[in-house]
Amino acid sequence: MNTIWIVEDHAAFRRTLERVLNAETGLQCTRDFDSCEKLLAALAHDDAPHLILLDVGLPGMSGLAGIRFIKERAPKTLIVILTVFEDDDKVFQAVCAGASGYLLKTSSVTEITQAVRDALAGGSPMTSRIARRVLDMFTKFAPKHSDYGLSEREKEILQLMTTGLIKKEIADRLTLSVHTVDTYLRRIYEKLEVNTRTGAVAKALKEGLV
Amino acid sequence: MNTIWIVEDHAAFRRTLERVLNAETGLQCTRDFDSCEKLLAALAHDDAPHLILLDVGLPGMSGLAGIRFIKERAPKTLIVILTVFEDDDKVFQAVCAGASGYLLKTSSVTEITQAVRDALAGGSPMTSRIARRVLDMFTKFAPKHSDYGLSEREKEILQLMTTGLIKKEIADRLTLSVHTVDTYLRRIYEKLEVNTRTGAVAKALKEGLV
DNA sequence: TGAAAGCCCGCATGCTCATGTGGCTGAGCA
DNA sequence: TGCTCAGCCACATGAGCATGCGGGCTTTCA
Repeated sequence: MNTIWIVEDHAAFRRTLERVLNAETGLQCTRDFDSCEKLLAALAHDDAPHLILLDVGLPGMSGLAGIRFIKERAPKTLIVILTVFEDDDKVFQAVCAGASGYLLKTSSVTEITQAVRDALAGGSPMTSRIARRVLDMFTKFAPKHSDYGLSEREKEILQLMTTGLIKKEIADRLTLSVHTVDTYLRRIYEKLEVNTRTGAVAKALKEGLV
Repeated sequence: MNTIWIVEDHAAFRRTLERVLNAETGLQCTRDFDSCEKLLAALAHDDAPHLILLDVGLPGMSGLAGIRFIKERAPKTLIVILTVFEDDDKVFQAVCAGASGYLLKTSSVTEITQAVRDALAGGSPMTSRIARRVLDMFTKFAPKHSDYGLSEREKEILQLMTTGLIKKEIADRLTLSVHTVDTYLRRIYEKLEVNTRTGAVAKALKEGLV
C-alpha cells in the first residue's frame, strides 16, 4: 500500500483529491495539510509517506522552498507538484529541488490519479508543455562543447589548472619540467585566445572543454 | 498544414506511420527516408519540414549525431525521437542536441500521432519514465549553489575574475584601488578555502557561485 | 553603546606568471 | 625528402600575484 500526503490550501479540492485517491486500490491518503509549515512539522516526528502531492503557491512558506526541506528530511519521498503556474522560473526551481512530477491544477482527478501511479512506478508525469520547458532549460544549461583544437596533453594540463594547481605542481604531477608546462600554457592561451590562466580556466569550465 | 518527414529504416513501420499521419487532418507526411544520410542530403536543397520523426539506432550515421546536423541546418524544425532505447546516455545526448520529444517504439500509432500534435503545439511529448530520466539528469547537472557566505561585493569581484580580468582591471571597473581589490581577494580566498585566483574561479564556476 | 561585519585604502616582500628567445625528438604527411 | 606539429626542455625578464602588516568609515543588531 502506497501512502500519500496532500498539501493544498483549498479545502474542497483537497478533500476531493483525498476521496478519489482513497477510492483507488493500492493508494492511501493518510494525511493532509493546508500549509507547508504543518507538513514539515509532521515530517519531523512521523514516518514520511511514499509520495507528497504539493501545491506550490501556498500562503506562507512557498511550496518551492518546501521541496528542499522535504528532500532533506525524506529524500526517498516522491514529490509531485500541483500548480496553476507554468512559468520557467517555477518549473526550473521545482526541478532543481528534486520534484518528480509537475501537474497543472487544470488536470482532471483521473489524470492526477494516473500521475500518482506513474510517479510511484518510477516515472515523472508532466504535461508535454512543461516537458518542453524542461528540455529547453536543459539545452540552455548543457555545456557547449566548443572545440578549439586542443591536443589531449593540452586538455590534461588545462584540466589540472581548473583544480587550482600552480605550474610547479602541474609539472610535478605529470613529471615534467616547469618549462614544458610553460610551453603548453602558451599554446593553450593561444588556442583559447586568452592571456591569463584565469581566463583559460574560466573558458574551459564555461564551455565544457574539460 | 504541417509537414512531416520520417526517418526510419524499417520499411513496413515507416509506411504505416506515413499512412496514419496522412489520414490526419492538418498533418502531411511529405518525405520519408531509410537513413539519416539521405535525410541530410534532402535537407541540403529542399525546404525543411515542420517536424521530423527520427529513429535513433539506424544503420550508418547514428540518429543522435543526425540531430545536431538537423538543428544546424534547420533550427526551427522540431525533432521527435522514436526509439527502442531508454538508457540515460541516449536520452541525454538527444536532449542536449535539441530533440523536442522522445517516444518509445512500443507506442501505438495513436500515441505517436498525438505526440506529433503535441510537439507541433509547443509541447515535448515523452513517456513519464523518460521524463524521470531527464529530471534526474537535471538535478545532477544543476549548479550546486553552495553558500560560502560571500558578501555581494565579494561576489561581484569574483564574477569579474571569472571573466579573466586582472586586479588592476577589476579595480578600474569598480573604481576602486587595487589595494581594496587585494583585500577582497584575501577574504574570498579565505571563504572559499583556496589560495590562488585560479582555484577561486574554478570553485565559483563549478559550484555556481556567480 | 559597543562589538561585529561590510566596505574601503595603503605599503612591502618574495613568489609566480606570461612571454620573449632558443633548442631537440619522433610521428605523420606530402 | 623536407615539412609541420605535438611533445619536451631551457633561461631571462618585467609584470602580476599572495600575503604580511597597518589604518579608517559606516551600518546593524544585541
